[in-house]
Amino acid sequence: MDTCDLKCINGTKVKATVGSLPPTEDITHMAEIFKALSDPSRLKIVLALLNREHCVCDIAAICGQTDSAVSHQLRLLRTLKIVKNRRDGKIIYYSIDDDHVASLIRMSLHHVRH
Amino acid sequence: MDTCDLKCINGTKVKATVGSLPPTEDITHMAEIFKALSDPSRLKIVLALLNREHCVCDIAAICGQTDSAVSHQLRLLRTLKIVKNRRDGKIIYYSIDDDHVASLIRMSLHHVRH
DNA sequence: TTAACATATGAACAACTGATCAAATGAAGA
DNA sequence: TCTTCATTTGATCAGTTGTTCATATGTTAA
Repeated sequence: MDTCDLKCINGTKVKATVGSLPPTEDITHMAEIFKALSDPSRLKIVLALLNREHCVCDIAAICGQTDSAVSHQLRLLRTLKIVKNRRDGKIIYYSIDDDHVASLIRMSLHHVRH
Repeated sequence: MDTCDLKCINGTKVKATVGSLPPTEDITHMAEIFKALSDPSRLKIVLALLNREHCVCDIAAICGQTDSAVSHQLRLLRTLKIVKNRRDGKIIYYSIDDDHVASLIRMSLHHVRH
């Protein structure tokens, strides 16, 4: 089933590259991870947790955001299994849950600094 | 200058992590790159170009998008220096310009597949 | 139990994003 | 020149996103 018989410059090249693409679900999942890191304030939260675990209000202080805003972002990051949390009395500590994401960020950090 | 004398659980931890954070401009730049890869259709374009260079209408065929939509996305990717282009007569070939981004994507691809 | 505190939640809204369509370039051949 | 084709551009618009505010949980200590 060819969708591009009419306009395509080079059907052979097209087919080869189509064959080289990862499955759609993989692309979707990759995009999800990248999206989670695409907001500066959310990325800052993750970078902070890369240093060590922190409670919500400390993260808020570190990032200069509201407790509420941080809580919302943490929920998103937890849904994506990028961070996890543990409770200690009243306080809930968040930390990085996904080593892959951690090394992904470290790599991009290294690249940004050249 | 402390913004969190009142609520902070642990000022020492907070200061240590603040000190560990990369400069704001680095965080911003990282977020920009991640944002560029955070849209599935845009990520698909980059993945296609990871295989080889392609002209705009071939990319459109590969990704199942309009020429126009692809052109818009390519402009964004070019602005961020993720892709570059070369002209050959009427046809404009796009390819990956940033090796860092390429290895970033390959790494995340590897991780998604475990 | 009540008060105080840490965190979570839901609604609301402005800002942003990506797709679409029509129209404009700009290069090659007739 | 004129026509065709590949690509770009600008406007528009629906859908999404991140923040804010008010309120609700849930835990601890009194």
